[in-house]
Order: sequence, then C-alpha cells, then structure tokens
Amino acid sequence: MSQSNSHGVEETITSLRARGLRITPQRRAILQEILNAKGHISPPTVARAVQARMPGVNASTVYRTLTMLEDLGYVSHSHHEAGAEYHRAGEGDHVHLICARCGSQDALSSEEERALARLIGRHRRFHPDLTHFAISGTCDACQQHNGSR
Amino acid sequence: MSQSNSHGVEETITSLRARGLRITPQRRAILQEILNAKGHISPPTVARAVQARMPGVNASTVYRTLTMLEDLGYVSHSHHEAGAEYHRAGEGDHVHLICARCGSQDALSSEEERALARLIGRHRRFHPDLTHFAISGTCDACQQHNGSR
DNA sequence: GCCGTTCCTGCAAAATGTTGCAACAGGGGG
DNA sequence: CCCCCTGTTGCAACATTTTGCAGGAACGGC
Repeated sequence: MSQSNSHGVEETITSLRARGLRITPQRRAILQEILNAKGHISPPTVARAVQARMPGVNASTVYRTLTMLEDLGYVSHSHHEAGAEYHRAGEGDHVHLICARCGSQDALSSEEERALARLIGRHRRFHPDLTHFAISGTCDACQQHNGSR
Repeated sequence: MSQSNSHGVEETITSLRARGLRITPQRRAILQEILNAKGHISPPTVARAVQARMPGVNASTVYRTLTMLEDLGYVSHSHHEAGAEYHRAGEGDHVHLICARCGSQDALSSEEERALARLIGRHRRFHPDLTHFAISGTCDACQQHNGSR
C-alpha cells in the first residue's frame, strides 16, 4: 500500500515508450515523484526528492523532463506565489484560491469556474484558462480577525 | 516634457523622508525608473536601466528597494508568465488578461472586476485580489485562426 | 547478446532572485 | 560644520531556472 497509486507511473512509462521516447532511470524517478505527489509539487522539491534516492541526477534533467511531460500532456503547471507548481494533468486542473495572509488553499468547483469564464468571455471574447494562475486574496477566517493587522 | 510625470518622484521622495527613510542616489534612480515606466516593468529591466545611468548599483539594491516601496504602498507587483512586474500603486491595479499564444494584453474594467469578485466571494466568502495574478488564456484573434495549431 | 543511431544526461555558464555581513553614508544633534 | 548613529549599499555566496555542448546510454536491428 506504500505505493498505492504508483500504478500510474508504469502506465505513463508504457505510453512514453509507445511515443518513441526513451525510458531512463532518471525519468522513472521523476515520474514517481510528480505522479505520487499529493496535490502540486515544485521543481526544486522534485529535484531534491529524486537526488535523495538517486544521487548525481542534475537539476536541469528535472526541468527538461517536466517540460517534456507537460508538452505531451501528462502534467501541467500553474503559478503560485512562490513560483511554478506541477501536478498530474487533469487531477489538479482547478482554480486555486490562495490566502495571501495565512497561505491556506482552496479551489473552485467546475461550475463556479465555468461561470467565471463566461463572465470574462464577454470581454472581447477572451477565453481564459483560470487554472494557469492562482487567485490571491483573503480567506474568510483571515478577514474575521484582521483588525489587528 | 521629457520628464512629464517625474514630479511624482519628488513627491515620493518627500514622503519617504517624512517616514524617516534615507534618500540615496540609488533610491532616486530606482524611483524614477519605476514611476516613469509606461505600464509595468520587471526588476531586471529596472536594474539595467539604473545601472546604465549609475554604474555600480547592485541588483540586490534594486530588489530590496522594490520590496520596501511595495511594503509602504508606493508600488505593487503582479505575476505574469515571465515573472513579477512592478507598477505605480493604484495606476496599474487592474486585471491583466494575457493571451498565451500571441502575448497580447488587455485589462478588465472595474465593473467587470467587481462582478468577478462577487462571484468568487460566494465561495466560502473568499475575498480575491484579481490584480495580483494575471489571467492567462486565448484572445479572440488567436481563437479565429487556431486550426493551424 | 553486440552495434550503431540518436536521444538523454551531466556539466558548465549565465540570468534571475535572496540573504548575511562589513563598510559606507544620510541626516539629525551638537 | 563636524560627529555619531543607524539605515543602506555593495559584495559574496547561494538558490532557482535555462541553454549549449560533448559524452553516455536506450533500444531497435542484426
């Protein structure tokens, strides 16, 4: 059970191989980290985790692999306050609401997202991808006790 | 006319001095760049511009000054695809719509912004700051001729 | 099970941000 | 007008991210 959802790794490996890409130990390790990550994970975190189990893996390999996986649609990235965060494609494709004060995170439902997109679309037919950038703000709890500043 | 709106620099200098902060040549130069910038400007651009007129100014001074100016409310920053962009506080506080394909930028009106914020606020009373992160997407023009991929 | 083609990786260098520290300088007080 | 206090700066070192290049390793073919 320690690798409950690592099955996705092998499936992805098979898919990558079918596309003519080469399966290296580095790519296996990187896939394991990002596909098994709870929620999203930053490139430096992936790099450190991979290097812990497989010393010598260069950070540039991690960045190039993440870019490759994103180009092929296996993962996606979104922008948070601290920088880019990667996540399994489809699974984390929701609108991130991040409290600028306490850092708590929440997400909008697909319905709420569609309503927002519809509203923005009225502006010169712009078609937004609300999942790409997080939305910063203040959560309910932090608004309650904000008198102290 | 070559410094049409640089008057804001001297006013800001006065305000900074009133707060007990010291006025250095570096701070003057940085203020001139960011307050006279058309729209938003990135930290590296500020650094290069300042160093062009005043060699020896360290980039870390630019970053620290930008942070200080933001903490005191004189400027703000928002997140675009390439990274942080600074702008005069209040002046650029609008929602940025950026086309992921052609890079064109647009902005929402205050009314549109309020409507969006109202919609998001229904979700657990989250109070969003839609100006902090840009909104990525596809503009009307790019959607028209997107069959070519 | 070996070979060769070609994709990948590691390394190095550069650009962008961040931080600790010692030296410098702004500006109020004498 | 000089001095001192302390806020600022430059420097160095480090972290993150990107790119070019040469050597190394997948994996299909034999």
